[in-house]
Amino acid sequence: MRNREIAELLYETADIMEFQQIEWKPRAYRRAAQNIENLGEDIEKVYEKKGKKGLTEIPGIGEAIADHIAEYLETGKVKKFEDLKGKAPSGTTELMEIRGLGAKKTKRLADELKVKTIPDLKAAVNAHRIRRLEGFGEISEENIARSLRNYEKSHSRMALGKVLPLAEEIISALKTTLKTELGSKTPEIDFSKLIYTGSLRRLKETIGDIDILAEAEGEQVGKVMNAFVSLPAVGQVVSKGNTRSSVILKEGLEVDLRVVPPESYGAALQYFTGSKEHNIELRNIAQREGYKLSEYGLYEKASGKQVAGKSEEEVYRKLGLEYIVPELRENRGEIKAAIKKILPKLIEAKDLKGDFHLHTDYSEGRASLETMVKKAETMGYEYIAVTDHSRSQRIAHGMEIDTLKAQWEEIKKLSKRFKIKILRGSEVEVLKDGSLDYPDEILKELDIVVGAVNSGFSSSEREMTGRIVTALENRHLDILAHPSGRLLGKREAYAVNFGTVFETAAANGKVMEINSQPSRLDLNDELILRAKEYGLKFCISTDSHSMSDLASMRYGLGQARRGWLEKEDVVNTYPYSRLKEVFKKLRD
DNA sequence: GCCGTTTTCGGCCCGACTGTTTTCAGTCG
Repeated sequence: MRNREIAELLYETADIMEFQQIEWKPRAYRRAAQNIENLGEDIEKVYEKKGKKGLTEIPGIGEAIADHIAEYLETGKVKKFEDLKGKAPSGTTELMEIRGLGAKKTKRLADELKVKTIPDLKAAVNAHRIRRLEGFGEISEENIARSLRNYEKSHSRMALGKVLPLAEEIISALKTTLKTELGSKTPEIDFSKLIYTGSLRRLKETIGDIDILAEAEGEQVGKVMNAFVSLPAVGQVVSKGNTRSSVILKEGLEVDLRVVPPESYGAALQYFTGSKEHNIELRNIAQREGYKLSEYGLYEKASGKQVAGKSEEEVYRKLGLEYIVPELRENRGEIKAAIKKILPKLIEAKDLKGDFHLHTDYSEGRASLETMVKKAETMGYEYIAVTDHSRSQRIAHGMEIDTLKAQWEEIKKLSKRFKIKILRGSEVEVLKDGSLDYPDEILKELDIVVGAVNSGFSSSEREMTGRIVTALENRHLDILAHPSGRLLGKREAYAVNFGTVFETAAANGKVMEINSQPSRLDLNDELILRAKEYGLKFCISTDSHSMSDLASMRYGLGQARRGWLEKEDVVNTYPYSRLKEVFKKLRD
């Protein structure tokens, strides 16, 4: 799948064009890039099957860009882009990533100060050469210096599992401050409407910044803004106004707060939740229907009268759409489905009845079997599978057969004391040749076999596909754990043909895992969408290594919802009595 | 460069904030 690679190429080209003050084209290139990122199918395959015509069928791609993509796929480069790059000094696109520097200022820095790279910029700041440029000043120079420091600290997106708890802390701290400050005399601020929006609310796997929305009016606005910029976690105040303030946390993450009056709250929540692509589509519909949609509300174009804005539901309803939950708002077909009123009824947290992947201190877990069982029971689960590592995983204290049998004994004892159903499981290594890491007589004694690839990540696509296919054809395997092997921000997915994997899994009735560990989220939303087309079933598992990990279920759940999954698609929503429909050994 | 119930040319989201302006351009989301 080279979609991301091609999208990156187009984004970079757009940056260079922008730097050269070319108008409109950058927007067209970015739109094309975005659509390629969200395509859901392999663009290389599209080109192989339908040629250039197939490419132009993708929204945002016309004759010219289709030619460029075709050239890139055929030859590995695009002549026109190379020429373009030659004209722009290298390093300038990186400069444009510095907050406060756009195409125009970057161009002037390059032309007038010969500043073309990040080190150049640093030198210019230190020598106070920037403040002498017309249109720049002392404050601009200081801001650039700060942005530079922040850029070096963190300019990449952070994992959902890190940002979500952070956002919750900030909101809670903000509420506490406001409660103390406002006392009981001032009119109440509705704290239920102080929430995070943006990609965080859509539960995207990585988050660039935290967006917070609050509802307030009159003199309350200033109080909210003051409380926000004075939070202890704040490192730098970027801007502060009556509707928007922006800060950078001490650890480098940016947080934006927007404050709107009650009549606009729903429209603002909708607007700031995004995604951008979803909103553009929504605005187009509004236009067609004779409305204007902004963060302040939905207005009749002719009269300027507001017809919706208090709640998100109202906005969608007025536009003739079913309400769309945040996780679906990616312009991946949800708007069409909402018009036809055929949106899926997504799986919810309360539907989950168990967890099929957790570790104890028998292998690399940190808590005892009993602790994990106890915790799972208090969470209201009906069943859990204990899945410590198999023997070849020495690094993770993989279990020899004797130890595994000892664990079965303990499970037997605990089963008498706890109501929760404890399943004998194992995260069994899929070995290089595709065989499983325990002999058949052991595998058939296990209630659940979770197969996993934890080694040999650099194998060729053919080898890896063959290895996994062999495992999926093994009658003892039930679930394929973290099917892509990626670690967010650390390790790419291994090379594997997912089409073949999903097809084989479907043919053999295997379940695909959605691993909830914040660093994994594997399958991710895109692969979930693809896998679902093969008719596959899924399980959402935590892969817990400690008691607190059991709570990370919500991250996997978020990806499942982003992948349009309903309760019926996810087998750990089934009551225990139904699991034998899914897992062979529970039937035998 | 793309697109079309505003349709083959002429738009392309638009409002907030900042810094340097003396009325606005650049940037951001």
